[in-house]
Amino acid sequence: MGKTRSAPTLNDVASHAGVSTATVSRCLNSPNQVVETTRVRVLQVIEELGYTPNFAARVMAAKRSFTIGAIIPTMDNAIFARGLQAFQNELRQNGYTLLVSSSDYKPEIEKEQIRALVARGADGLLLIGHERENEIYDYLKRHQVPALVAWSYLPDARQPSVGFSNRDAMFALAQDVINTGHRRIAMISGVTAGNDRAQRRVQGVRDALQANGICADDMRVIETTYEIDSGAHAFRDLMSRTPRPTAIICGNDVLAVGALREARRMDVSVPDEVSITGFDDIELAEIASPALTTVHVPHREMGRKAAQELIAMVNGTSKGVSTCIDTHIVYRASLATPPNGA
Amino acid sequence: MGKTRSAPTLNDVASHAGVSTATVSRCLNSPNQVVETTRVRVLQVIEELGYTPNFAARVMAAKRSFTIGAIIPTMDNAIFARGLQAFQNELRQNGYTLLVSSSDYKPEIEKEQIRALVARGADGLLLIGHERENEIYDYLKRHQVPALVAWSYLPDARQPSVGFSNRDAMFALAQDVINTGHRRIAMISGVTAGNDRAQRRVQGVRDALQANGICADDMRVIETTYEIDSGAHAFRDLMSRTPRPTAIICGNDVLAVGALREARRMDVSVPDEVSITGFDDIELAEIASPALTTVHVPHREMGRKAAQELIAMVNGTSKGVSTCIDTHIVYRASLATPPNGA
DNA sequence: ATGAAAAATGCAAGCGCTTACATTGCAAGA
DNA sequence: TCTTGCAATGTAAGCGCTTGCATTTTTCAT
Repeated sequence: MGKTRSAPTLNDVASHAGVSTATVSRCLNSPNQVVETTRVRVLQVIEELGYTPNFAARVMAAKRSFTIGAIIPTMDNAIFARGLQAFQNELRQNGYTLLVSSSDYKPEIEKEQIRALVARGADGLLLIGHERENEIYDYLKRHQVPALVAWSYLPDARQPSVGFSNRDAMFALAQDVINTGHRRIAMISGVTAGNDRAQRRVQGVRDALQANGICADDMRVIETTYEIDSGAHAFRDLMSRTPRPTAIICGNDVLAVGALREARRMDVSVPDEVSITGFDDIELAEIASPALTTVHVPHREMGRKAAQELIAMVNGTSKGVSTCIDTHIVYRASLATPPNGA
Repeated sequence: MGKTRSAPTLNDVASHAGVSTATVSRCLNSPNQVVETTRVRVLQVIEELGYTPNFAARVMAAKRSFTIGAIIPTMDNAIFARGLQAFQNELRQNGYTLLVSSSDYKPEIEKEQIRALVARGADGLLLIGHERENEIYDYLKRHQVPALVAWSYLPDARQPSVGFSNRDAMFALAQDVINTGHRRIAMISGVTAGNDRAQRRVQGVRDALQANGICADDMRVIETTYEIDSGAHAFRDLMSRTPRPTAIICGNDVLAVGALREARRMDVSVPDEVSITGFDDIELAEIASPALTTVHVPHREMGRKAAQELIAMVNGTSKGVSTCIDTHIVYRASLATPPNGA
């Protein structure tokens, strides 16, 4: 072990095995091009030396990295975890490696991460949501790196996407809330600036109100970051108004759980005094008490399909086809008819 | 836009600016070595051309990537999210980029990911827990890639670590459970094979029992994966025995939350009939109902310190110093005195 | 003005790998 | 036995960048 001072290179392997570097390279990349006897010998030397190919060199020479990059807004909660895990599994099965970084919902950081990943030779990129500077898309195009958008479905967008209609999903949920009897509806939304998913979710609620003859302009909407504390804070804010809303639709489960927590602290009963809904159906939604009525997003399916499509794009098999995933509403205890006389 | 068919290189910039590639390179890497007038001109050309340095090439030439890799067991729940976020922030502030991948708690995958990250030129690695094949450590040594272990503190281990004593933290919690009056204590642990954190947590409980004259061998321990459903399943199993335990200590919050969920389904009151405790103090712990008594791990602090130490190691400033982070117990509703007559 | 030291820039050798093309070896048909 | 043709291997030219060293330009004390 460790006869040499530093890591062995292709060259070392070649000379130890008495062949040329080309042959060693071929043993690794297209084994059937080299006759068995030499292949065995070479592989043995590789084993002995503990040789691992240098990726940077390989990428540079081959201009192909079998690496896919993904930039997600945050790792801080589970929103993207499940889908990403499925994405990674599918990639692995096809010989790709996933590199993840998070942008903390900041466009500049996202931009920087995109560049970092491209510069690192990512063959393709998974991006969350459509909205970002055109410059970025130009950059990607220039570098000929295909990008697929997930967590959103917009058939006419510049980039192909695999996701769901945030607007329609939220519309359906809001319709249900209305059907349950609610009229005074408020909303706790994620920050909409630079976040098309959040924007469309708000739009979905607005459209549903409108469609039911409720004036959407009156709806109180609080925008805040996707954190439990933020949701809690927004809830208190909303409930301090008179008249109180009878239902609060939250931009995602994290916000809803925050609202739930604050309700408990304020001793406001859910759903007796106020109904609360979420979005995503992450584990939290079922654990929360009362459990959350929410929009179920098939994250694993989305992750898997995104991987398949992106691989096809990287291979040149596909020019980028958008896919819409169906969501559905999960009914749990947090939604009920509004209190009497409300 | 897009005059050239493909991405511009250093060479393109150099010729457009009428300087040598060396000068362009220096503009980027050590700006003070080049006089302002040329620097401005070069930067302008870079801007015009939309040039981004090719990372693979840079890594290869400089043998330094300013990239740190981290392999975590899972992204599927929040256990590692917070600490990792802090880790990344600290890295960013020091000009490093973080690359993350997850091993799904599988040693072979972890090994593969380690190689992938090293081959990609990671300057340093963050690993979770100490236990892994020596071969991996040899490989890392050979490639001269410093590695720091987190989420565990073991001063005498081969690798330096920044973390906490899983054994001591769990010992303290178990002691509290005992002080609260419990004698029939059971445990739901994560899979201990290849997971030293899980092993030591079990050990902590055993030691506490022993220290209080309770026979540790009698303790029922169920090992299972760190998933909510697994925790639920284990809980049902444990509660089907006679006599039932009065307290169930869980290997982490995820398992505890699963137990809580199952308790609700089985209509077993927590903490009246049985107390449940967790470990980690992730958001889930506070949201759960009843809220979890658990061991609070200062994840952010750990992440930050790990980043600082790892950077120092990469710079050669430090040979690798281990740091122990203090944990403390957070008392919430899920722990109470055992039922009368128990 | 002048030479020496300092500052700015250029030259060119790699970094470790892939791959087009050239060469060699060998089986098999003539 | 001698081509012919293909399979196996070797040769060497990059891939885009950094950096030690050489060269040119500037600065400044004399």
